[in-house]
Amino acid sequence: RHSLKIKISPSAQCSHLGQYCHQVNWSCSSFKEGMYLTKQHSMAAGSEEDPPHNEHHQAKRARVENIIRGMGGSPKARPHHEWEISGTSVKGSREEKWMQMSHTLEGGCMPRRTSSIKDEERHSLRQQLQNMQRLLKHLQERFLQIDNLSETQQEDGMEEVLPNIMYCHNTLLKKEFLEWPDCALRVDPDSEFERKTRHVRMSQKQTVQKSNIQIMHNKEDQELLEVLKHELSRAVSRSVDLVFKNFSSAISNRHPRLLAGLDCNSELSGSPEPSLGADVITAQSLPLQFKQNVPFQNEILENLLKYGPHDDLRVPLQRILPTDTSSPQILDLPWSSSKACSKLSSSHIDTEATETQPASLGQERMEAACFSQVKLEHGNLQGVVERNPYLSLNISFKDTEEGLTPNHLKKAKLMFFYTRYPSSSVLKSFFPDVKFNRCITSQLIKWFSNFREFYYIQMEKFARQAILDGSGSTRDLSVTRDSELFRALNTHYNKANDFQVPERFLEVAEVTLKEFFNAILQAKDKDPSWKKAIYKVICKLDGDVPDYFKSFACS
DNA sequence: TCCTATCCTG
DNA sequence: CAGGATAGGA
Repeated sequence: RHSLKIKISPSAQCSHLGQYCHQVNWSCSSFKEGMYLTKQHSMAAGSEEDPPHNEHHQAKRARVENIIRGMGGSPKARPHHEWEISGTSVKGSREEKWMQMSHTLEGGCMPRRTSSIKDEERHSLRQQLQNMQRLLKHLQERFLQIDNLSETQQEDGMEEVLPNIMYCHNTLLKKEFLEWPDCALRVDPDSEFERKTRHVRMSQKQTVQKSNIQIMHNKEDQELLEVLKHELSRAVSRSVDLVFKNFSSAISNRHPRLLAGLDCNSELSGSPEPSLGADVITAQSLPLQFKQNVPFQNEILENLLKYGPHDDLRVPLQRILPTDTSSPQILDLPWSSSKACSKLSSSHIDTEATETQPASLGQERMEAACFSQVKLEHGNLQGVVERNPYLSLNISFKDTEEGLTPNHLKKAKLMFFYTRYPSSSVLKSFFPDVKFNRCITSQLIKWFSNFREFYYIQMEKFARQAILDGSGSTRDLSVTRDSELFRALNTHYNKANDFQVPERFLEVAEVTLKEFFNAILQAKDKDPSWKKAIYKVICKLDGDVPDYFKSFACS
């Protein structure tokens, strides 16, 4: 199809709002939603009678395409994010995918959801689509306006006569958007906008240049370019505001607890100054006054990364949590580019897992659930950044946590199910949000020492009990999830019982019990250091701690 | 001397 | 679980 294509490439420098657009794919998606609808609309209206385009016409069109493409600058930076607003011969498959996704989001294939949820989701999505449609229409009208003016006031310049168009509530955003990754907008070739644009192009006398980085020679082209830039900036910032608004509504309605900690998060940031500049997002238009603090905003960010653009937080857990422990971070979320598999906020777990389906949770989900108390903070945010190469935040993070928290302790206890003797390097790598120093390291080591102590005391106790009970052989001994011994251990290390203890731990526990049993039976306990031999055996049974423990930052 | 582990105590 | 004492290895 013949269409006007606008390509925009990314920038290293991000404005704050721009970062959100970068990071939070919903903004792109929302934009797509609007464009997609518009495209559908225009196709329905005009696909039957596409006028034949002669060579001259096509050449003109190609030129403008190149001009617009030239706005983007370096093509190097493109390949990662290819936004396709609508399909073309090149991106046809993407359009299909997008259409399928739209269809899905429209409510077609969500067997797990209730009809009311679907309706709500559908309604929300439709609202966004309609808003985007309006935005596009508005955009096109602007172009027409400009075009008309350009015919009469070419010498005056656009900025004087169209101050409104030049308006952008966030100049950084404007810059950011202009340098966004590939963003292809397709406009109906038969629209008035397109006809007018064609008219502008026809007034050009310069030859077509095929380079993507084409220098503007013609004033009209430059004007058109400027107008496109500013209008696109506005459209995107409005779409961002819109989606943010929807999202904030969703959060405040469904997850009031998530918002409850806003003020204390401000305290946590340790600075009266918002880490994101004042030009981030003006909360006017928003039902919720966003506090401009990193933790909360990035909680939103992370939620968005996890849940997608349709502001529905009630995504079934299996879509969030790793299904493959070996690569828990690679998730096939419906909107593809999200790679976030991060800690879970308490709201999600509480509503999705522990309350609604506690018995049916698989191991991985339970493992994730164990971190239900985790709140997104500085350390976690860094994790988010690391997991998402698109995020090049210039937010100044506060340093990592100064001390160990109860959640760190909880995490350490769970790690004990895998390793009884973690090296300090393991500890460092599994507590990336902890600022290690001598004291902290010692404390962590002490924790594991205490864990071992309890573990071995239990083992000795149950081994002696077994002997007293008349067990004559280790064949009578076993450790299962029903064992009293296991229950004692589980209560100690996994008090909330929201973690599926790995089978391997049961095996190690059984070996340990048998070691104690045999040693006592053989009266080795008369030697003051009789346990050392057992420790030596047990320390060799350490396993690797799953990598996803690294991902779950504690605070 | 430093670090780590264990034991003991509260 | 933390603090102190103690022991052993580097």
